[in-house]
Amino acid sequence: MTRLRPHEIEGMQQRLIRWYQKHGRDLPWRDTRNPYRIWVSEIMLQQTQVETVIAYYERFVAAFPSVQALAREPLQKVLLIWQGLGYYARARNLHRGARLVVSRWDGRVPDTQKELLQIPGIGRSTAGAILSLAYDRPAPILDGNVKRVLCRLFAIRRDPAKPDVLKRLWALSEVLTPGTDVHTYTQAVMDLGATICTPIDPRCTVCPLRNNCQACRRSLQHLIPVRARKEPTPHHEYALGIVRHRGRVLIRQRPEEGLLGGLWGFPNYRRRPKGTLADALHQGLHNDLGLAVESGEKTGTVRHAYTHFKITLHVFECLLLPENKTHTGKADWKWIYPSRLKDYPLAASDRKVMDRLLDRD
DNA sequence: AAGACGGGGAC
DNA sequence: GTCCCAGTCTT
Repeated sequence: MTRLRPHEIEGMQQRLIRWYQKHGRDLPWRDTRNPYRIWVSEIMLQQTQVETVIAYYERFVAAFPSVQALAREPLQKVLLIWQGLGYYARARNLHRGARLVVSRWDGRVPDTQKELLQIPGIGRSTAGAILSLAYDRPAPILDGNVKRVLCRLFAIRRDPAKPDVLKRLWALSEVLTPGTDVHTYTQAVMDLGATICTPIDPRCTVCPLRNNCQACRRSLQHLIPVRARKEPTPHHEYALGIVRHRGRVLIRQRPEEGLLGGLWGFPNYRRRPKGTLADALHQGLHNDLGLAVESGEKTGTVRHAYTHFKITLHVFECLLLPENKTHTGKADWKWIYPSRLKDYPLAASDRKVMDRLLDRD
């Protein structure tokens, strides 16, 4: 383990803070110490880059200005704001978390790690961010930016995802976190990772920590952090049905847990090996709703990439045969007018279908 | 310990 | 098109 002397640590903290005061970014969640707003921003930033988050954050806190406001709204309304941001479990957890904060802590976001960790969606790093940014408590964080900064500072040439490496990184983050002005320090180290100590082509010549950085001194910055080789992503094909009845279109809600949980979309079914797209659609709608359709004209395809696989959606305009009864009898299936689709949270792939291929009359 | 979980930006 | 990002929860 690298030895760090107290005066070295203090020097790094001071250089970082001074750098931040001059070069730090002005972001919408940085003009507040409101723990609820910090919480919202940190959850959004967990998976997503700053540029993408900004507009979502603004809309979210405008729609739900407080923990209480968020807690009293239905999940569907939260997902409507969140749609397109991805990792929807974050939105479900945030919503559940708001209700927990109202019921257990009378609407006050806790200021201890022990309590924060009881809130769904808040792990050690997010707890540290809330504690340091909102309450100025000396709690470390370890997000992707900080991992990269620390791996380079200490020339750690092993996969940061490995448990023992992670443990060491947490220890380093803790040692470097100051006892005072944690608020500024935490933002500074995140900003350093985002704007100087970037994944590709880090700007070491203007880095305030260049003299402390073992990777920079040994010209290893382009080799760190090491990344695990990733597997090729499988590709799946789906038949998607635009099923119409008296001017309305059929949509289905996904189960609350799992991929895209709670979101609505057009019915779609995976093509079986050796099966046809039309068969998949036929059988799927029959099994789910007892609906008999003739899959008519294929109107186009939509491609979409997820983390671990890719899909191609083949979109069919379906003819509903007259003998069908159209009462679904199920709460998770609905016939709606296309103009009302904007009231339902959709995944990005379904939004693409709607924008490109749904003929609205 | 390992896998699941989305979408978008850079090139 | 390909490669990249990333924290928490579940199993």
